[in-house]
Amino acid sequence: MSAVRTARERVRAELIREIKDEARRQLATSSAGGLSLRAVARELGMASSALYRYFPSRDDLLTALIIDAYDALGEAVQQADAKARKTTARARWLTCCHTVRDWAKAQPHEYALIYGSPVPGYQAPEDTIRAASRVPLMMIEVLRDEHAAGRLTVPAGAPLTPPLRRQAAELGQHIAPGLPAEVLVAAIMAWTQLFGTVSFELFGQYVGSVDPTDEFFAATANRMADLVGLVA
Amino acid sequence: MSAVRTARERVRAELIREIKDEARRQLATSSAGGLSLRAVARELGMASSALYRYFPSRDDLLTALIIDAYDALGEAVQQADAKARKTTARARWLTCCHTVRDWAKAQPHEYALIYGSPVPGYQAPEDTIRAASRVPLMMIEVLRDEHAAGRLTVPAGAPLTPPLRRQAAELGQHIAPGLPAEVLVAAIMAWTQLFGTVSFELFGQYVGSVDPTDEFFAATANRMADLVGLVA
DNA sequence: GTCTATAAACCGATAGAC
DNA sequence: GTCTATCGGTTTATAGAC
Repeated sequence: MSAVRTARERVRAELIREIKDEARRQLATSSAGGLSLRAVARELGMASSALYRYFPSRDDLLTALIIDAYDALGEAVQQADAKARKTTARARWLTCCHTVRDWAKAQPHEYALIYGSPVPGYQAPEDTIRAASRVPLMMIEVLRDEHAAGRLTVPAGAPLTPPLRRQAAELGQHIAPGLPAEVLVAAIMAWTQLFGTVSFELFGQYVGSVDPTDEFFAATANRMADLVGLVA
Repeated sequence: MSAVRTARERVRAELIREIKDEARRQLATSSAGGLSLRAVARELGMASSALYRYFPSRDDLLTALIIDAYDALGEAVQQADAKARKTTARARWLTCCHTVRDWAKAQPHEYALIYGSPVPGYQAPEDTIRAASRVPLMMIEVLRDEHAAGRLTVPAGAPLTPPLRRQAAELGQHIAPGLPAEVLVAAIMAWTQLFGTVSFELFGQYVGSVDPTDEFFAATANRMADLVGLVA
């Protein structure tokens, strides 16, 4: 029980990393549902049965990949935001948006793993939900900072219906105390639109119409910044 | 070469329908990538080899399912819009949005087939793109009617960048002559947001935050109507 | 057009030797 | 912890009889 990691533990961690790396590589050609422990083992030169020491089942490997992907995206966004921290809130917001898109385009299969169709029969454990919330919480944080500084203009437009206001207020208590319900709702719309746009681009819905997508994406990110009340 | 369909042709069409129906049923448990001709044949009490008379390969069956799904959604939206035709353009717009969501929730697996992650190794033929454009063209039509009647308020907000304006103008020439570029860009954003919201709901991203999603979806649809310049 | 039979793979998961 | 061997399935696709 020493604080120093034993050699055994190190080699185990290393092998877990290799297994996940190879599995990630295979996601490119097989999609989540077709991920095969056996193929991973083959590629690693191991017996398939040996993998079960590291991942009790295929779904456990899948869970690890999903959490890793959410974390990698969250980390990318967080680091980009840290660099942009000294600029304006709007610049931070736009940075988040573009970082999400860039990350997704660089790792399209990992993106599809977490934002694509759910894997049939796979039940996501609680941990994945926590990992998934990292990016939206990041975006909320930008708005909260700005609101606290009194620089956020509460979005205009139609007022919230009472049920939606209640729902938003309750959610806000947990994740963004003090943020007006209007802002929170607008933020969720923007979060949705961000990933909707990235998914449409990656999944081919823009082929033949919004192609290339760079200018359109930039315009969308700007529009969303307006929508959530970040001044230009 | 008679105009009357022979009995042979009728029975063939019927069988094609049965094969697709069974394949659709299986999409619920297997996802597109795992769709199996053999399993379909087994369920239909046929030899797997017999299916090859109707679909030369698994991908051809997949293509048929994808086109059918786009068509079914397009048909649902078109019919709903036809009923709403006598009301306001805004009502027509909201009808389209809610019809898309309702259809998706009623056939989640078919929705995932067309708007989820692409199937690895599957190359969508040209026909699917045509089928896919039915819903967006429908939404554009509502805006074009309203614009032609002089009732559309061109969206405010930041002006388009020159490259985006050029890109939109070129696209508009093909699909919506006469519609201002600002409206077209806003419409594409709204189209994206519509499907982004539906996908987030169906793929589980709102679990634990925007749950239930009805009120939020209605608010999103309204917001989008504002965005594209449809008066309240 | 449908069948049987077959080729040539593949899979997750487990038992038990070392 | 890794191996071999195995269970009990699965698949796409083709050949050839009827």
